[in-house]
Amino acid sequence: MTKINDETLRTFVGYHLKRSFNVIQSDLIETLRPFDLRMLTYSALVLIVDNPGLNQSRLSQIMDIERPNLVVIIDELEERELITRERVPTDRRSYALHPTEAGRALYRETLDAVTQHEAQLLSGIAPEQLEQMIATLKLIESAKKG
Amino acid sequence: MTKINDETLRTFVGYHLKRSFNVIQSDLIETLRPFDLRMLTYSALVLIVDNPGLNQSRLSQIMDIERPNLVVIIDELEERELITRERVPTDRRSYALHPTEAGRALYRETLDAVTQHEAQLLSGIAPEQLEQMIATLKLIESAKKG
DNA sequence: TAATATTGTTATGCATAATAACATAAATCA
DNA sequence: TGATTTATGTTATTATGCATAACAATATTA
Repeated sequence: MTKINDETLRTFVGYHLKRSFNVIQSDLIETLRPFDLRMLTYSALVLIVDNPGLNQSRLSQIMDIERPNLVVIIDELEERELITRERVPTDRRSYALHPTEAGRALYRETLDAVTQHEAQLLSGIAPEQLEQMIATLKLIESAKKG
Repeated sequence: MTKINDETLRTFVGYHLKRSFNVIQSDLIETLRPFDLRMLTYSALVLIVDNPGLNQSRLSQIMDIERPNLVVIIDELEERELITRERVPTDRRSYALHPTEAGRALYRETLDAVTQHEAQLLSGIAPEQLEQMIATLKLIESAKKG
């Protein structure tokens, strides 16, 4: 079993980011599976609980996805009665998104589960080292064009 | 324009990873567009040039994708005459993947372009800081289960 | 008032990723 | 040796993530 050489790809920061993100993503998907949530529906739920009343346009911006792609996500959360779409009197184009009590309950449950699973996955890494990495990741994030 | 609160998601390493990877990915997609390459076809080309003779099974392992998903990628590279599939006398089930001269030429061109674009994107960040981050990313990568 | 912009939506397509099922061939084992 | 199991590449199918065009309803601006 000859070892494959990926040194060329290893010269790219993006390659390391992708591979490590895959590890965390796999873990997260498994963690969310019992709650029947996907990454994006989970993110949306958290943001709606933490920012009750925001509209889909703002939500799609912070989630870095296109508005059309958010529609089905909101549809699903609304169908499951985790959130509500409420007409805004002052702007009848948009909906204010609010969590239901069930939505807030699921938020609490999943937050615990996700937090614990990630802590477990990363338990071998020093917290200060992770903090330092996050600082660098924020710099990369702010390098975005447009 | 009220600022949206994503502090809860910010407690997750995965959230930072995803957002920063998105920035790099966008840049990479644009960089590869003139060469008519996608991330996966590019990765595959690089790995085949650097590991001539490897088979699809090994390649899918290192690329962390399922074998069926690799087939179309290899099909495309072969169709464009960037690589060849060659029967292995000692194991007639598998193909040895080899780059063509055109494949090696494209490899060189794209390597330059990708390297320069990533360097430009990350030019505001100290190289030692990036190195430190990569060390942490490798730790996360090796935390993989299974 | 007329032109322009915003919000949410539908439809569509491409890219990424996972699974089941299969033919061919190799390896194992009994 | 022959029978069973395993490995390789493939097809088909599905789910997910993500981008664009086009549109109706509404709001804003000129």
